[in-house]
Order: sequence, then structure tokens, then C-alpha cells
Amino acid sequence: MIAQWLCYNRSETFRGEQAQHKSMARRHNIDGRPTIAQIARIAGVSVPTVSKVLNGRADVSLPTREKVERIIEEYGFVRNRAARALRKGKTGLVDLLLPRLDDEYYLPILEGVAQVLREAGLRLVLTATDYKPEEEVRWITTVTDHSTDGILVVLPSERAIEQLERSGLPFVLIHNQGGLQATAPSVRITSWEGGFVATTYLLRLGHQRIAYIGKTSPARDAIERIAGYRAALDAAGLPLMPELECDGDFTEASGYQATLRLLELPEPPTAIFAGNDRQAAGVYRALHERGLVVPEQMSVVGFDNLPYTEIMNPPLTTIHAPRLELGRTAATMLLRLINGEQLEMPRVVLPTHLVERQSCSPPRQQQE
Amino acid sequence: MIAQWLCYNRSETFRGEQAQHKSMARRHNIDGRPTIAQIARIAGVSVPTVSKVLNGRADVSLPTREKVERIIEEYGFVRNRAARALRKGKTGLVDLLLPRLDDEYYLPILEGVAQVLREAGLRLVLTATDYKPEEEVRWITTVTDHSTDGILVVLPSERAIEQLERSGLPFVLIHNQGGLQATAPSVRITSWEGGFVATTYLLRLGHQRIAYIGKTSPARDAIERIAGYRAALDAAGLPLMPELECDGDFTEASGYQATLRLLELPEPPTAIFAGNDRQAAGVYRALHERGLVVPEQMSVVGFDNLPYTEIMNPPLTTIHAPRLELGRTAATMLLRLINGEQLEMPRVVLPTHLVERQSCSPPRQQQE
DNA sequence: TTTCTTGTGGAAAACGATTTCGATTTCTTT
DNA sequence: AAAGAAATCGAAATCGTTTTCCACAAGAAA
Repeated sequence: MIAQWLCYNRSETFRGEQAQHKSMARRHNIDGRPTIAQIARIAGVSVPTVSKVLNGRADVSLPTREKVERIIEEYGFVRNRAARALRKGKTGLVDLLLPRLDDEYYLPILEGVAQVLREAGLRLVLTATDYKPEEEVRWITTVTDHSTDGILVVLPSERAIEQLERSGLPFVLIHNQGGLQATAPSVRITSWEGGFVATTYLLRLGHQRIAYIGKTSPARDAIERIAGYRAALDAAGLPLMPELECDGDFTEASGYQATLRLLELPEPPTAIFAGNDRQAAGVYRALHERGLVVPEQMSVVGFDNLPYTEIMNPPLTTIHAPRLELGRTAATMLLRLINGEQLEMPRVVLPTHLVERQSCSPPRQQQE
Repeated sequence: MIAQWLCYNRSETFRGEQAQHKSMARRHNIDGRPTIAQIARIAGVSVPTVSKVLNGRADVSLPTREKVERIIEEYGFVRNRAARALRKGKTGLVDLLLPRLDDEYYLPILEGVAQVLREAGLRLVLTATDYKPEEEVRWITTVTDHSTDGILVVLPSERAIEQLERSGLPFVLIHNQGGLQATAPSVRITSWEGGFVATTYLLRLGHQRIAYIGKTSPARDAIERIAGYRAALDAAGLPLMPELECDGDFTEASGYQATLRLLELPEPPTAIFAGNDRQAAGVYRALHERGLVVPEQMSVVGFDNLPYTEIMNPPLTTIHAPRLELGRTAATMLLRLINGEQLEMPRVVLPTHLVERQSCSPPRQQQE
């Protein structure tokens, strides 16, 4: 047992694996990792010449270039990023600030950002603020120290935006909560339309009593979703039914509890529009517990289109939130800003759309 | 419509928001962001003194310190990270390499790493290799340029490990695939025990015909899981049943297809051990399609304990893979290495355990 | 009063790359 | 063959911080 917990000695490994480089290095009196100056000396050229080769500049003759390239290859030289960043004023890093990392909602956003940055040869620094103001203060000071070329913030607070604008660094907001007057570059989704479309879909199926879950959250997207719901009812000439607008903080548990309350109503709804997919999962659980089957006895619509909605039973009809594109466009915009370009469209809104699966059907005749 | 797509002019914003700093800066002929030298000049001290204040050194008198601190605060000075990194040889950055970002399996690992790094005041650079060798080559050269202080790699390839050892940078492997002889510091989970425990659990419930899905993957964890399954059968005195060992590449679809094939067997199994939760979801789908109910007509066990297993219907019994701890311990080990310490336990294996939910029950009497 | 600490502060040399600009060489042109 | 143009290369400055080491002053010990 003990034998396999062999002690790992870093310097030993280093010596072992770097042997071939080491021997060459010794000949030229190099201690550790080679620098541009050492490469230059070995190649018999000047430091700027090596730099020019490294940066693919034109004013280097072919023989010189090849010689230098050979030496670089031979010694496994890689240039020191810190020195480069210092001189060029660019770090090649972009900061992405997420509220949480354990929430899979943000995953495609992250993926989208990573894709674009990778294509551009930039690297991604990830920070989770955990919704805590102290954390925000920490990253604000740590982020504005020129250690990154630009900043992407998901669900930024007002204070965060102020700090960002003050810093002078390029930044783009994702899911900006701010008021309409904010001019900062941002990417959002059409939450209102999503709410409207989902509700309209249920209305078209013939539902008259449609509940909404998710009234608690003060987030802008949540507010827009319920507003879309109300607008759709209104457009259909139906009155608002306050008893069908349930609290819900966008967790599975709140969807569960809201559903139980809805089922105890004298006249329960025939369809439930959950403000997000997690709540929809809670709705499923409550319905299953009460022995109601989806969609025959209750239609359900979610929001976000998380991956697992496909494998729910039955698969959940939901509003697709284009989260990958959210990340991609935000990153693309940021690259423009970093490049000193102007954004012709600083405030982008990405469309949502309905994904029809099997959790909805027309209501039963006469509600029993 | 057009009105709200106001053009965002970065330099304008900069001018506006930084006005109060700017005015002071102008008095002292400062153009952009202040440097240590400018702070020093304004405070009437030397550059090293400011640096000493910044680094909390002892050889600065209280009045001087306070004066400098006041100026720093007043001008909103933050030091340039690149310069600091160049001089100190440390960047304050740690690289995390993940195969994919759109796979929620890795999310808790990421979260764990982020937690530990945040506590240590380091920042996380995230890279996705996308399982592509070219990508790996790219990051290998880009990552070993001293731009990060250490590297964490999830599911590293052999070549990646070689490169890492050659680079001389501290690194820790997560889910190392390598052979037992590898001495590189790594963190894994007890996949074999997980497979053994899951299978034994089903055996104890009375199942005799237990299928396993997930034979295709060459990943070490996959191999260990099926080995654990076989060992449990063996320990129970049961023969191996090759027709019950199904191919499966750990996707939902493969779980679905494998299940359909299993159900067509002359003598189908009474329980299915899916190599991971995604495959288990496919199992559920196939069973539901065929009208079989879990667990009465088929017991199912998963592996990984992904978040959505809790809201599956019925909730899935599965093997918990401690992914958060995987990230935390790997990051903790890396910090030690960065700090120049030795690891007394360079190869850590984290325990898995069974999470009992409602997808298993004793087999029906007499199989019909 | 003299010497020895102790405490403060600064001059200058790093760190490793990039960039500017001038010097040299080579190649055309007249 | 001389003069001008083009290609090639390098010396030195620079980015902003940290670190080493030395100078100086004030207080303590002789």
C-alpha cells in the first residue's frame, strides 16, 4: 500500500526529463530556462534579431532566420510572457466573472467565451464572485491592474459596472441587470418574448388557467419573463389571476412547493409555466407525487433549455436561452473593444425560441 | 429602435468616469494610469519606498507609510501585474486544463479548484483541449512559458504528461489515465471500488442477472468500473455473462441503445449498472419507451452522481464521484508544489460511495 | 565625546522581452 | 565607378516593479 504513495520529488524529475536540454545548456553556461539573450548569444546574433524572428518580422535574412529558429527549437525556448506583457502593454488574458461555478446554467456561456478567445489566441481567467459583495470588491481591485486586457461580467451589480467604467478597461456585460439608460456594451436575451411565447403557446393549446412560477426573483430576466406571461394573457383577453402567480426563487424546491400549493387551489390550473427549467423539475416531482401525469393532466413549460430537459420524463417543452451565443457574441464584442474598434451595436439582445417537446397538450375537456 | 443601440465610445466613458483622478493626475503631469514612479514623485519619496509600502515591509516609518498610502488611495493606484510577475518570477496564475467545457461532469472539479485558488489569492486560467491533440500541442507550448505558476490537467494524455515533466513547472494530474508506474502527482477516484460496490448492492438485493453498460471507453476509469463489476460477480460466485456486458461510450444515446438490446435478449437482466449517469438516463428512456417501470421491473444504478440524478423519475441510485474534492485536493497539492514543498502523498485516491435512492428494488419473483 | 547599533530611505541593477533608430552591407542605377 | 536605394542587423532605451546594498541620521552604550 505504502509503496504506491511514492514521494514525488520535483527537482529529480526535472533533472531527469530535461537532460537533453540541460547538456546543451551547460555548454553555454545556461542555468535554467533559456532567455532571448542566451539564444542570441548561442546563435551569434543580437537580441533584437531573435525577437524579430520570434515575431515574424520581415527584416531578417533567410539564413539568419533559419539559424535562429533552429537554435530556438533545439533549446526548447519559449518566451517569457510576463516580460512580453510588460513591454507590449497587453497580457493576452481576458477575465470572465461568473456569479457561481456550480450552476450549470452558466456552462455554455463559459464555453462560448472560451471558444472565441481560443480562436483569437487569448486565454481565459475565470473568477467566481459567489454573489458576495466582498468578493466583488476583491476582484474589482485585482482585475483592474492591467493583468487582463478586458473583462466579461455575467450578472454584474451596479457597483461592479461603475468600477469597470472607471477602470477604463474594455468590458462587456452579460445578462446586464441595469436600467435601460445604461450605455455600457452588453448582451442579453429576449426574456420578455420568451415569457410571451411560452404563454401564448399554452393559450393556443386551449389552456385558460395558466400558472406562472418564479415571482420572487428581483433579477431583470425574471421580471421580464413574468411580464411576458402577463402580456400574453392580456393579449388573449384573459384577466390576470394573482392566485396563479406563484413565488419561486428559481430553485427546484420552489417549483415543487409552488406546484403543491397550486394543486390545493379550488380551481387548479391546467398548465404551469415555470420561470426556469429547475423549477420545472420541481413541478414534475410534485405532480408525480400527487399522481398527475404530464401532459395529460397538466401541461408544463420551462425556460432556459438546460441539457437535462431532454431526458426528463416526458421531455420538457421549454424556451431556449441561447447561452452559447451569449458567450460567443460577448467575447467577440470584447475582442473588438480590445482591438480599439468601435462597436456599431453595443447593446445586443439575442432571441429566445420555443423548443417543443412532450410536456404539453390541450387541456382535458371540462377540467374533469 | 435604433436609438437604443447607442454607440459606445470607450474613450469618452474613460474621460467621464475617471474625471476626479484625471484632474489630480493633470496637476502632476500624468497621462494615463499612474505608476509607482509617479506615486513616488508625488509623495516626495523614492520608488523603492513606495514598493516597500506596497509590500508591507518593515523599514518604512509610520508617517512616510501613511503619506504614501494616502497618495496611493487618492490616485487609485494599482500596480502593474506584468511588471511584478517579471521581476518576481511568479504570475499568480494557475492553469486548469479540461477536455471539454460543455460537460457538466467537470463543473464541480472546476469549482473545487476555483475555491482553493481563490482562498490562496491566485487566479485561474481555464483552457479546454477538446480532446484534440493539436489543441494539446498548442497549450503545451503556450502554457510552459512561465505565464502560470502551475498547471492542473484533467484526463491528461501521455504526451501531455511528458511535456509537463519536461517543462519543470509544478503540476498535478486529475483522473490520470497513466499506468501504475507513473510517479507524477495525481488525484483519482476509486472507480474500481465504485463498480464493485454498485454491483454488490444489486447482488444483495437478490439480483442474479446484472447488466453493465459502458464497455467501449478505453479510459482508465471506465476500465476500472467494469473490473469492479466483474470482481463483484466473481466474489458472489456468479459466472461472467458476456451477453450482459454492453458497449457504451458513456453518452445518453449509448445507454438507450444498449438497453434496447438487453431487452431483446431471451433472458433479459433484472438490473442494469450503467457506467455513468448519462447512460443511466438513456436506460430510463428506453425502459419508459418499452413500458417497463423502475425499479419494479428493472433496477438501475448509475455512476458519478450528477445533479440531475436527484430529479430523475424515480431518483437514481448511483455511485458518488467526489468531484469537488477532486478539484480541491488537486489544487491544494499544486499550491504546495508551487510553494516549493514536497508532497508526502503525491498520488491521492479519493473514495466513492453509494448514494441510495429509489431506482433499485429486489427482483420480481421468478422473473415474471 | 566617541563608537555602535538601529532604523529609514534611496541609487542602481535586475527581470526578459520589444521597439526605435541609426549603422552597415548589398544591390541597382546612371 | 560613383551615388542612391534597399535590405539587414544591432546598441540602447523602455515597460513598471522588486531587490540588494549602501548611506545617513538618530539614539544607545561606552
